[in-house]
Amino acid sequence: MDLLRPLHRTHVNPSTSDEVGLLDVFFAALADSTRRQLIQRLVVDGPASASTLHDLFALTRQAIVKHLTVLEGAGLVHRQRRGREVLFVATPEKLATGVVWLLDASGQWDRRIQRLLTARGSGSVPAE
Amino acid sequence: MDLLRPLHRTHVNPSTSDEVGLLDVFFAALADSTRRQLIQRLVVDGPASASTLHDLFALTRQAIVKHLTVLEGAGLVHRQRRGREVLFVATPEKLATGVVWLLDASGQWDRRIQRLLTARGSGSVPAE
DNA sequence: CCTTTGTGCAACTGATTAGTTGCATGTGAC
DNA sequence: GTCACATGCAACTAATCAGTTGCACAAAGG
Repeated sequence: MDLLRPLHRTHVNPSTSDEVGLLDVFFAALADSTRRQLIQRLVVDGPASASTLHDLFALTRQAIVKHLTVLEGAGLVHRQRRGREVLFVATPEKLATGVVWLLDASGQWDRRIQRLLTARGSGSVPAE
Repeated sequence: MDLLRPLHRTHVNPSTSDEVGLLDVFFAALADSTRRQLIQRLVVDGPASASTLHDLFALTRQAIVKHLTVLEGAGLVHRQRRGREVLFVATPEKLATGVVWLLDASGQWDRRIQRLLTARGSGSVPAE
């Protein structure tokens, strides 16, 4: 029944049907502890292959690959060949997508926050 | 409600097994377009019953109730009886949980942001 | 060459989920 | 009391997902 109606005036974002799918995959990707750990691992220690990561979790390599593929689908990770192996690289900037939605939905979105998010490199972990 | 616990001594959060489950349900709850719309609806227009909401989405009342129950499980909504009907009330403060994790994982957590998040009421949508 | 190591693909199982339908219970209004 | 409406409970289907196993292929390295 005509789901995306006016839905409000000032605040909540208009959510084009593209964004709907994007947010679905995005949040679904994060709704798993293993995947969240994978992201953190890749952010902190840098790129790694599925085989390498497989040793760190009590899971099959295939399971790890599947998780990484999900993360890739959400844009949180991408592949990069090195010789005969495939390294997975985190793209933590994508996490800002979720921050924006959450803050907006909670009525806390604020130009100051936007400035904070875009100002810093938004990539690597700050030294301290 | 103690959303902002220690939560970030070095950087990547320690994720106690409690938090693991919490984040699982939290992100899973948001990984559905209908549920996100429900939250927005409740935040913007205030409490509503499942029967009322049922008309706005092309779904059965039972389906709506299930979605709201999921949101309730994630702490994003709670029930409140009024006469013979049950109103669902959004608790958007909970959304800060996700913001914290996302910023922390992306290496963007910052005391300034914390101040921004805790400073304002973090509840209802500001009048304008 | 052959062995090793890392990857890719496919099929299978078990569990969970969205959504439905049908019916029962409760409660306010008259 | 009785009617109407709102909620609660349960069972069912279809689809998706996590994780596994088995095997095939590709590329280094001796």
